[in-house]
Amino acid sequence: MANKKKTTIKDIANVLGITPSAVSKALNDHPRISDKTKAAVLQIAKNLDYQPNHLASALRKGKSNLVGVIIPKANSHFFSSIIEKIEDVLNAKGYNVIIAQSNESYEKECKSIDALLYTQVDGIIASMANETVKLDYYEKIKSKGIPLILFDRGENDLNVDYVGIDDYLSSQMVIEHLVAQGCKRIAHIAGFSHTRIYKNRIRGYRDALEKFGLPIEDSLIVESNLRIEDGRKIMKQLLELKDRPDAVYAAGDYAALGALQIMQEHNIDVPNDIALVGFSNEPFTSLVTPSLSSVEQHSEQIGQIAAETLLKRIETNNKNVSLNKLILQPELIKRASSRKLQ
Amino acid sequence: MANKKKTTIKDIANVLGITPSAVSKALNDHPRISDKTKAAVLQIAKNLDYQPNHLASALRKGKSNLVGVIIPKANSHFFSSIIEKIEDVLNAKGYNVIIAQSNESYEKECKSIDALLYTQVDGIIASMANETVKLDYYEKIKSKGIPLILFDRGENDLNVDYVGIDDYLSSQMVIEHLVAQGCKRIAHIAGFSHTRIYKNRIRGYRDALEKFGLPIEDSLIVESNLRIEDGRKIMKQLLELKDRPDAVYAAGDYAALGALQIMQEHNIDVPNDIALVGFSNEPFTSLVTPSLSSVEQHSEQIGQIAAETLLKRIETNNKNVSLNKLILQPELIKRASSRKLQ
DNA sequence: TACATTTGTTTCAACGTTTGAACAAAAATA
DNA sequence: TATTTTTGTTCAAACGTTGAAACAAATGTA
Repeated sequence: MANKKKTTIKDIANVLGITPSAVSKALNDHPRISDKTKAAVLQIAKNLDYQPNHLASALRKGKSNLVGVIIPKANSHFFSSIIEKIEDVLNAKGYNVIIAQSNESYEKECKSIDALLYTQVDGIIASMANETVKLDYYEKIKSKGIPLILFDRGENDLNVDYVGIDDYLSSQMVIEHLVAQGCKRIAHIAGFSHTRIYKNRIRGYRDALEKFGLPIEDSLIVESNLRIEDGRKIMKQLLELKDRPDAVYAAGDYAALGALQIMQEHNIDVPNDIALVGFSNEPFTSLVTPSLSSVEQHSEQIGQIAAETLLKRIETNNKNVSLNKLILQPELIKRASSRKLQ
Repeated sequence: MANKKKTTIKDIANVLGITPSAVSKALNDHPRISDKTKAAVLQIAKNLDYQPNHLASALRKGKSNLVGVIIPKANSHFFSSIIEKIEDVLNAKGYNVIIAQSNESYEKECKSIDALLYTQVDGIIASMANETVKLDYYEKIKSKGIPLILFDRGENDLNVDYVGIDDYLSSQMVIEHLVAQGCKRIAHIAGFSHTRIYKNRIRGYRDALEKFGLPIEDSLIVESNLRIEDGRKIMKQLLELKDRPDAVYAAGDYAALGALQIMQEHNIDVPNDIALVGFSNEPFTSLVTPSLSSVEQHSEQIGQIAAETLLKRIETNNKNVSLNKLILQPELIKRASSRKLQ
C-alpha cells in the first residue's frame, strides 16, 4: 500500500560496486560495457524490480517518447480503428500514444493542443474538428518544430504531411453508381464546405452530375454536421420539395442513417423510390435494413501511414524529408440501399 | 522549421536579473514573492513565449500529472462517453489522460499496463478485457502504490475502488418487463460468466426467472463475446431449438443487433413472435427497426465518479480513504423490440 | 622494450525545475 | 534605540538518467 521507494540505477550500482553511469550504459547495451557487467546489471535489475524512470531519461534526452493524437470523436469505427493502428505502429517503436478528443469543438481542440505541447509530446497526429477554421493552434505546433501529421480532415494551407482518401473521386464513384441504377435527381447531404474533404466531396458530386448531364440544384445540396439528427432534418426538407430526389448521397453514414429513418417513417421504399448511399462504411451500415451502401476509407491504412510518416519525421528531426501528401483510393461498397436493379 | 531552443526559467531569470528559483516561485504563485516580481516574470514569460518543461517538473516533483485509462475498445458510445467525462474532470485539475485500448486481449492489456507504468502515470482507471482472468498485472499496479480505479468490468478480488451499475438488478428489471409483456420462455445471450458483471447478469436472470416460475434451461443461456457475429450465431442456434424462446435478453447491444438481424432474415416478428432486449443503450438501439429496448448504464456518471475517486486517491496519496464501491442504478429503456401490448 | 590501440570503467556536468534553508533588508514591536 | 518579525530573495541540492571526456588497464603492434 505504502509507496515503497523505487529502485534506481544508483541502487543497482551500489549493489555491484560500480558507478550509475556504467549501469546506465549496461542497460542501454552500450558496446564498451563488458558482457559480464551487462549480465550482472540485468540480473540485479530484475532482482530489485528496477523500472527505468522515463521522466528522467526523457528530460535528459529531450525526448518524451509520447505522441499525441487528436481526433474529433473516438466513437466511430473509422477513428477508433485508425487509433488502434497508430498505437500498434508507435508502440512497437517504443512510443506511447495520448489520445485527445476534440468533440468537434475548436475550443476543446486548442486546449488539447496546449495540453499535448505541455506534455512535451514528440509529435502530433491530428484530424481537425468540424468547427475548426482558424489554424493558429496548428501553426503553433509547427512553430515549435514538433512534427505534425494530419489525416482525413486536413488543411492544405498548413503545409504539413497528410494522409487521406481521394474525396473527389469518392463522389464520382458514388454518382456513377447511382446513375447506373437509373437515378436522375440525386441530392447530397453534405458536410460543411469550409472543410476540405467535404468541399472535395461536393466538387466531385457536382462535376459528376454535370458529366452525366443531370440537374445541379442548390435545394438538393445541404451542408451540416452530418450527425443523425442532421440527416433526419435534411431528409425531411428534401421530402418536402415539390420535385423529390430519387437518390440521396450523404457525406457521412450517420447522416445517411438519419435520412433512412425518415424515409422509413414516410413509408418510402429504399432503394426503389429513393436510393441512398453513405460515407465511411461504419459497421452499422451492413446491419440496418436495408443495408447501407457506403464508401470505405481504408482506415487501418490511414492509421498505419500516418504513424509511419510521423516516425520518419521524428527520426529525421523533422528536416530533410519532403512534404508527404498521401491520397488513398476509396472503395464503394454497394449494398441494398442503392441497388435498384436486382 | 528548425527546433529553436526553448525558453527556460533561466532565460527569464537572466532578463530580470533574478535567480531561476525566484522565477519558479513567481510562476507558482509562491506567497513570499512580491507582486511586482510576479508581474514582471509573467510579462517576460509571455514575451519569450515560455512553456514550462513538464518533464523537469514532473521529475523533480515525482508526479507526472498523467493518468492512464484502459478500456476494451473506444468504439462504443458507452466507453467513449465515459472517457470524455473522465477527460473533462481530470483536465480541469491539470491532469492529462492517456488512453489505451486492450481490444479485449489480455496480452495487449498487460502491455498497456506496462507502458502506463513506464510513463509514470499518477493513476490508472481501467475496465478489464473480456479475456482477462489473471489479475497479476493489476496486482502489479497496486504493488507499486499507484492508485487504481476499476469501472464496469471489475473484479472484487482486487480490492480496489469500483464504479459500475447493479447488473443483477438490471437483469431483474429486464425479465420483469418481459414477463409483463407476456413472455414465458426467455433466452439469455450472455457474456462470459468468468467476468463479474456478466456473471451477475446471469444470476439476476436466473433468479428472476425462478421468481416468476419460468423454466430455466441451459439451452437458453449461451455465453459469448457479445459481438454482432456472436449474436447472429447464437440466435440461429436458438431458432433451431424445437421449443423456441418467445423472448431474448442479450447482455450487450451488439449481440442483440445480431440476433435481430437473424430474426428478420427468418421473417420473425419482433416483438410479437420473439421480444428482444439489449444492454448498454448504444445510440444505434433507437435507430434500428424495430427500435431496441436496452439497459442504460449512465456512462457519464460512471466516468465522472471514476475520475473523482481517482483524484481523491491521488490527493490523499492513496491512503486513508476507505474502499469505495459505487453501484449505480440501471435504467431500462423500453422500446419497440419488447413492447408486445401496444 | 616502447608505443599505439582497444576495452571497460569512472568522472562530471547537464537536462529544467523545485524546495528547504539561509540570508539580508525592511517593517513592526518593545 | 534595540530587538523581533516579516518579506523578498538567493543558495544549493535534488529528482534519475545520460553521454562526452578522461582515465587506467589490457592487449596489440613495431
